[in-house]
Amino acid sequence: MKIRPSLPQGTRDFAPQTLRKRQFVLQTIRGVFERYGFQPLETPAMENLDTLLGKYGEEGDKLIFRILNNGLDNPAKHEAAMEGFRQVLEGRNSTTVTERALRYDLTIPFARFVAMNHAQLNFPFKRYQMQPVWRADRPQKGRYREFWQCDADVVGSPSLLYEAELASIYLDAFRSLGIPVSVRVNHRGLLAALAEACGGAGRLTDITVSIDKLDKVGLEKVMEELDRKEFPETATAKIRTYLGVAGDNSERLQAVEGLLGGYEAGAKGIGELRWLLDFLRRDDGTEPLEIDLTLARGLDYYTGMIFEVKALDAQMGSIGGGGRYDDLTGLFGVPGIPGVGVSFGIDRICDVMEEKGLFPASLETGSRVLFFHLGQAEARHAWTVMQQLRARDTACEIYPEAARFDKQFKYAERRHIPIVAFVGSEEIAADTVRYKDLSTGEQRTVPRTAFLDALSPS
RNA sequence: GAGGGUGUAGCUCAGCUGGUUAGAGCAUCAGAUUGUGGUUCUGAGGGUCGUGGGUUCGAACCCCAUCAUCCUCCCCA
Repeated sequence: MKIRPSLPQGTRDFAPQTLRKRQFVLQTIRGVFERYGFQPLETPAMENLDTLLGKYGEEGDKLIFRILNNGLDNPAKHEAAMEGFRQVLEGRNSTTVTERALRYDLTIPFARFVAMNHAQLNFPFKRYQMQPVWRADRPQKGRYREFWQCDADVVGSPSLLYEAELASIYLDAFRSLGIPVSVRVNHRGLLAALAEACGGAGRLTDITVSIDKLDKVGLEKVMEELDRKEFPETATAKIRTYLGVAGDNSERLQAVEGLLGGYEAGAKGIGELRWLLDFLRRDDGTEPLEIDLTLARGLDYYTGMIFEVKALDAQMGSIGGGGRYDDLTGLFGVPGIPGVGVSFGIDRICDVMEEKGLFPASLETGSRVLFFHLGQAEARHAWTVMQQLRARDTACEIYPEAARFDKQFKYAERRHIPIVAFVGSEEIAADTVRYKDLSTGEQRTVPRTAFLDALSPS
């Protein structure tokens, strides 16, 4: 029987060329995080299931990858295991069967970390984290079961200065990567006030889920959905007005103020949005953020400002999102630590950059020099020169056998190695190296030391 | 969880209303060319047509099942 190796659904291998691109993205973002004074943190791939359950809403729980406990086949534990499986089949959770699960995002593990270490941390604590997360979603375009997030969060301060910093991080990072984006912002307070105005703070989720679809399905479909959810006429009328708000940022805020300014949550939201836009206004008067009143964000724990980043002119969902949460560590028994954070979706960012050809061509280079193999004795001399070059931080390699020249040339070409070097009997005798620039075809023979100088990083 | 598309050589794909021995380009290997490539030419190797059933004189093609993958909805990065 022929074995067919395969990968779990929604996961990928990353070949060298792909990984170079991913690392380029990661390094760029890491650089921005570091410049804003964030410090690195890593947490385990798996968490206790209890740590994750109930943090991402009902749908979220279903998407958590659970890990089967070891030792279930132990005869002494059969009865307990059977009982545990029975509970699982009923849709409940049982630590007898699964007590661990794969990380679903980076925010909750961070909150768990802060709750465990709050006594040792200096607040405000700024951390960044770049690691894979796993979701049992059905894969499709821009959606994977294993993907990387890069998060920057600040906990321990309610200061809006951090909203300004995190928004700037988005702007800086995407400018460095060369991706044109719109960074959208909204405030949960406005949505809460809207729900209140519609007669039910409890129906906040119903409302936000519907209006979030506005730019996708259009106003009428949204209103139909709200009708189906049996909102009263007065409520849908208010929502229609809210969704109809247009104009530039300040015009939108003014209109919303008339609508929801009377509610405490609404007034707070409007005030904070005004402050942030004013704070980040450029010298020429333009504003880098865009207010999007329909922006809702699914994650339940956001309470204040919320962000989302979309690539312009790209068929891709959001490539980043985040917001403020008042009391994330409260879920772990340590109340009173507010926080705010943003997340970058690395895989989607890479997809967009690939699609639009935004990766620098220079990423394709591995070795800078290939030494031709011209025979046993010559190769030994080439080896010596090569080691001297490596000692000077230049990546280089030698062809493994004295193959035909066209093979050695082709190898260099395919690997995007720009220079090939010849150390043959003539060169050995004169202590020189002959080298050729493959892009120009130009070749020259120079003393060995001159060769080393020419190809060392300046 | 619901719905749709696609599975043919290492890769990208042709293959007509079912008809004899399943093709092309790229890649690989060899030669033209025993120390200067990328062009060209010649030749070679490589496929249980995703898998398992069924219909038929005959199936890559039709039917059923199954697996994989891609896409849409839900939700999200």
